[in-house]
Amino acid sequence: MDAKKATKIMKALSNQNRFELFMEIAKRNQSSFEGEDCFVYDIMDKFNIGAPTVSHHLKELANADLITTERKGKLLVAKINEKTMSEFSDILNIK
Amino acid sequence: MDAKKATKIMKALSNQNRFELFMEIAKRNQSSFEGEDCFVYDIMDKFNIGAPTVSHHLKELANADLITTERKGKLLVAKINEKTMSEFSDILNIK
DNA sequence: TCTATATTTCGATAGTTATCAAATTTATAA
DNA sequence: TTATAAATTTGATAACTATCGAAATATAGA
Repeated sequence: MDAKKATKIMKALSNQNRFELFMEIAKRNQSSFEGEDCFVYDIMDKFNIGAPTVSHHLKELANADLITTERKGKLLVAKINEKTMSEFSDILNIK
Repeated sequence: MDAKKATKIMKALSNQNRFELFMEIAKRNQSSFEGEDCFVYDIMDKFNIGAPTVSHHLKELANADLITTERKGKLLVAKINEKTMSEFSDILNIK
């Protein structure tokens, strides 16, 4: 991962609402929630921002390859992109 | 480390020039440079930005507690704040 | 088809930021 | 003290962004 990619990720996580959205998705992608999809609809009301803003934030996260999204009927499912997270950890020398 | 602190760090690292400044300081804080101070003056010309902008960026990094700076005569020495890096690593440890 | 609901797109705005040139400050040395 | 050099501050500007309301779109079900 080069500096440009890394800074794109940082920028995507530099807004507090967007960061918390990401962390909530990450939480629901963990083993304790195993097998359960993270529906955006279910986490929306944890945040004090409107649907257009959430939509915008998810797009930014996806654009930085931090998450992927998939529609299931009316609902949107969000997943963490583990590969990006792994590469991102590496560049920061996180041990 | 809470979300607010984490996003402040991400924001500080979300600009490419600032990120590369940080990485250069980190590199010169590593064991291969052991004992040698990282003088800002010595890394300035690696970057295509003026002194006022470098000064601004260093202040942002220091403000996010990512580095500390110390004047030595005319020159400025920059050091990585290991404590912040450690806490920052922890919060990103998703699994 | 029509309706209800979840999400997205559009257009606008207030606030933030990266950058520079000019001026200033700090420190060394002549 | 004067000169030189490194760094900072100030003031300005262009570009970007988070957010919203309104309108549009997509999907499921009646």
